[in-house]
Amino acid sequence: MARLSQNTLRTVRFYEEAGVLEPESRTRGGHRLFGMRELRKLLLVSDLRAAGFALEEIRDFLALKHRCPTGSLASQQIVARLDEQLELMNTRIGLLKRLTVELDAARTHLTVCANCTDPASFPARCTNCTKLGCSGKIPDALGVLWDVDTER
Amino acid sequence: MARLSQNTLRTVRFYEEAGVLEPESRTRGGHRLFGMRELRKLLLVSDLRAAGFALEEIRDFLALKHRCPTGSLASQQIVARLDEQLELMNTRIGLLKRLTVELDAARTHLTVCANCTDPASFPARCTNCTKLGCSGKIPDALGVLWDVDTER
DNA sequence: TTGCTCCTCACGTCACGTGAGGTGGC
DNA sequence: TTGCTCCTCACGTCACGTGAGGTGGC
Repeated sequence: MARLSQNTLRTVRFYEEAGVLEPESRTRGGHRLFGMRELRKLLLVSDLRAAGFALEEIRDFLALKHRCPTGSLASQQIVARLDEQLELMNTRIGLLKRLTVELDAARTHLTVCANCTDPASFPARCTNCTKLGCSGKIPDALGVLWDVDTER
Repeated sequence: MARLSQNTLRTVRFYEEAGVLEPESRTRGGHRLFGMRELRKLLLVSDLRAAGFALEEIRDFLALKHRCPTGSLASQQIVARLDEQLELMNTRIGLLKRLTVELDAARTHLTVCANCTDPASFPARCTNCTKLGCSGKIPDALGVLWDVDTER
C-alpha cells in the first residue's frame, strides 16, 4: 500500500488511526492486509491532501454516501461538497499562478537586466532600461529579495 | 502587520522566532514596531507559505543576497533558486489541475447521469449511457466515493 | 480612568518523522 | 537459519492555535 501510493508506512498507519483507511483483515502476526478498494481510496486521499484538504474533511467527504439514507440525497450532498472543493482548488490554482508570474518576472529582471545599470545599484534602477523583456520596474518579489524599496 | 498581511499576531511572532522577520524597533513597553520593508517581506513570505514552501527554505531564500560576496553571484544564486521554485510550483499547479478535472468529471457524472440507470445501482452502470456530457465510464474519484469497483 | 490592543509564557494540535525493541514470513 | 519487512509504543517536529495572566498607550 505504502509503496504503491508513494506514501510512507507511517502515513498509511496514521490514516488508519484517523479513520480514513481500514485494512480488510490482519494476518496472525498482526500484518495489515489491504485490497484494491482501500488502495484506490488512498490514492484519492493522497491527492486531496496534496491539494490542501485536512484529514478530517477528507474523512467526512468519504463517509458522505455512507451516512445518507437515500442515494439521491447522497448524490446531492456529494455534488455540493465537490462544488466547494472545486472552488477552493481554483482559488489555490489562481494564487499559485499569480506567484509564478511574479517570480518569473523577478527571474527575467535578474537575467535580462543583469548589466543594464550601474552594477553597484543593480537591480534597483531600471527606469530607462530598454532591454527586451524588461518591464521597466522592479518586480515586488525582487525588491524584497534585494532589500530595495520599490515604493508602490 | 498582522492585519495588513491577513495573518494572525501569533504567525507574525512565530516568523520572528524563526528568523524570517525582525521588528525594526520596540517601544518601551515591548510593542514591536515594523516598517514597510518588513511588511513587504511578510507579504512575500505568506505567498510562499501558501505555495507550500517551508519556513526554513524561505528564510534561506531571503538571506541569499545577504550571504553572497558579490551582486552578480547573488543574482546567479537567486535565479537558480527561482528556477527550482518555479518548477515545483508548476508541478503543484499540474496536480491541482488534474484533480479538478477528476472531481469535475465526478460532479458531471452525478448530475448528468442521475437517472440514466437503475437507481439502485447508481452510479455504477453507465456503459450504454447516451446523455450529453457522460463519458460512459465512472470517474475514479466517484468510484471511491460511491464504494464501487470500477476495475481499471 | 476606561477599553482595546499588545506582551510573554506555555501547553495543545495536526500530520506525520524517527528511532527503539521486537516479531513475521518466505 | 538468515534477511528483510512489518509490528507497536513513544517521543520529536513543523507551523502555528489558544488560553492565562499581565501591561501599554491613546
